[in-house]
Amino acid sequence: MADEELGDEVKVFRRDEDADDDPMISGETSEQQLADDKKEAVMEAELDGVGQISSIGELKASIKAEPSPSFPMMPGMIPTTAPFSPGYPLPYPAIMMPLFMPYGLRSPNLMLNMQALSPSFAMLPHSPSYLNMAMAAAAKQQLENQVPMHMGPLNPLSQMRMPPYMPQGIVPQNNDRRGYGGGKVKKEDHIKKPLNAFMWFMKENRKALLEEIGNNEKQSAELNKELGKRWHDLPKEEQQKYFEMAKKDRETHKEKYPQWSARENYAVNKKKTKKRRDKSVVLTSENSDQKKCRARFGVNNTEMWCKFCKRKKKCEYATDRSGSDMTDNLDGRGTSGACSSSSESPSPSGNMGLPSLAQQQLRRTFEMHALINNMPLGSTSTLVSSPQPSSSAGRSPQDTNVSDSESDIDEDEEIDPTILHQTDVVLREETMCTL
DNA sequence: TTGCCTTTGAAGCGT
DNA sequence: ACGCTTCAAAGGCAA
Repeated sequence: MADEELGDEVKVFRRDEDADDDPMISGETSEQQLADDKKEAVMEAELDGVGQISSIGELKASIKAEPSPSFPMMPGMIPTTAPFSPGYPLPYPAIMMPLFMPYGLRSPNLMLNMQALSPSFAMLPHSPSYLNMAMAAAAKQQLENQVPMHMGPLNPLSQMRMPPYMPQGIVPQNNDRRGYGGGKVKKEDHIKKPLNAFMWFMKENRKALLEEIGNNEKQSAELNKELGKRWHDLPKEEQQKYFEMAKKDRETHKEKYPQWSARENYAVNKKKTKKRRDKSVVLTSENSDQKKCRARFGVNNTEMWCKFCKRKKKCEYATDRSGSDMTDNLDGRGTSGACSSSSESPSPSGNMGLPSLAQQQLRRTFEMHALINNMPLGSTSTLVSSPQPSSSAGRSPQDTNVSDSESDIDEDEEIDPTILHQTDVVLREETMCTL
């Protein structure tokens, strides 16, 4: 039986690779082939969606509500809990799923739906159950040898590595072969990070908190805020319990996927990341605009504009002061919150030649003084940093110029005590936030 | 359909 | 070593 199925398996792979081009394949007109094609067509129709075939749609709707009890749950198909999770169901059957399963098939929901959709599905060569049986030996071998998920099983006949199984009926219609050879990888299709202690805490307490609050309409984000507070209030011993859960999860995760790195998931939410960065860029740009004399003093107060703005040139303030967030604090419109730890805030640590907090405050004092007295920032403009790269982690080498130019401060310049007091209020707030 | 929000912690990466 | 960024869960909401 096993040999027969595995032979079939090889045929499926071959057809997937070059079904249309291979004359040997296209020349096959055996009855078995026709029967297989029919099965594939049926399954494709079932998978392709509800609206296309009404009976299938109705079937899907009815079965979704109550999965077919007659469908035999094959051993190793969908475990209710994963062995490595400390008593908690995992969102994916990480252990029991054959490692060489295509990403599109690893979703337990998809597999359950596929089974529920059609009882005959389980009997098709493409069915996960069928695959589990047919490729059990290869899966076992792959599990034991820790073959990476993106690699296919070892062909028991040729002893050559096969591509990950990608049956024709499962391939996305847009040729988007997720998880194999590029393409968009769905969130649920990749190996997820093990949960940290707080995540386990949230998982355990979210429902209880919801019931406790008795407000199911409460936004998840707000709920998480509350959970964050409770996490802080949690005794160390209680927290330790979750830290151990997280540790255990990490260890098991590492055992199961020794080659996996968190880096692999970085591209999964690439869009989101890009948007966030774009947002930050936009904010910076907005703030920069606000610092222009036109926006700062108004169109009618051209006498207050810097000489460059008066000549309709690039604003001196906007170009030179982009590294400072002082005005954001002044008008109460922080770039990303007054106490934000974003990259746009000055780093409290004085490493990499950055000015100390006190030095930065002093610099801002001078800037403030010049600003309020409508003084050109000729001397102070050299004190401030270059615009920061919006997306880089850490600081650019340009920032070291800040400390280099500290000596440019005119220490003999007198500062109005009243102005100093005003700035002190601002700086105190900043300091509190920074600390 | 997809990203955002919001939390904390772990991991990766750049300096 | 340090700081920044991303992702993990959750589900309502907005675009």
